Amino acid sequence: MKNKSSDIACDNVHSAIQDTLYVVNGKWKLVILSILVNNGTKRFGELSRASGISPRILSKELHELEINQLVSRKVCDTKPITVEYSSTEYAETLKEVIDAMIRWGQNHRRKIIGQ
Amino acid sequence: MKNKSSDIACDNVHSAIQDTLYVVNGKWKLVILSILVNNGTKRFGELSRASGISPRILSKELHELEINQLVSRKVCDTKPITVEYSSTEYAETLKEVIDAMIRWGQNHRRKIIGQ
DNA sequence: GTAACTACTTACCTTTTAGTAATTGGTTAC
DNA sequence: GTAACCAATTACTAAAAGGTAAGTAGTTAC
Repeated sequence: MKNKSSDIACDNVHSAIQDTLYVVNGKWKLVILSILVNNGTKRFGELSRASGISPRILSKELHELEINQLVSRKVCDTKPITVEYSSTEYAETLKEVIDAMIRWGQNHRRKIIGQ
Repeated sequence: MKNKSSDIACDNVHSAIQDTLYVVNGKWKLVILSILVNNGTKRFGELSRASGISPRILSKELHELEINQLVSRKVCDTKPITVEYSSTEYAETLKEVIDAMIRWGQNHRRKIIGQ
């Protein structure tokens, strides 16, 4: 029988990764967050155009991010009405993950092209 | 008209994240990699039991990781035959991403439970 | 009153993902 | 020869993800 404490540690790591994936799942959540974290507040339409995400998907993803307190929604009293989305303070804690993924993706592309 | 250089920068960031997601997509690839990176070489069956991934999925995921040079496969001349999977040197470059996700997941769990 | 702008929402469809269960193939022990 | 072990693979299915296109709703400008 194997070391039990390392099994527990392994399980914690396993769960931790799955927990993170559960919150930032899908093709778009990290892209949306990187835009909001790096470029600040965006309106719904701006975000749709900037990311290339269709309204249906964008709406769904923003809602899920809002539920997880990573994005906040503010209705502005403009004519016509506009809605501003911003990354929350809690989203800042994801910056480490986002930046690591950006760096890896950039490096990977260089590697692939170089081959 | 908006600043063109920042549009390009934004697009690079966008693509970089999607490139990374393309390589480590799905529920399991980062879990598999974290096991191999942290615990070293594992056999197919060990990996299946350690991760709780069924043979069909594990086989598919390992194959995709192998194609992307993140995992190496070694057939051992044992009786019965066994197959060892290891993370490659290139997989080490993903450690930053994996570790950031582990830390975030652990922190997030603490936050959720605390609420 | 009709066109335009914003921010969605709905209906519909296709593709992808992930899972179970059973099977294959090679080898060894009894 | 038959049971057992390992590493897959195949067939099948259910669920989720993601996309298009069109519609809704509130307001304003002409």
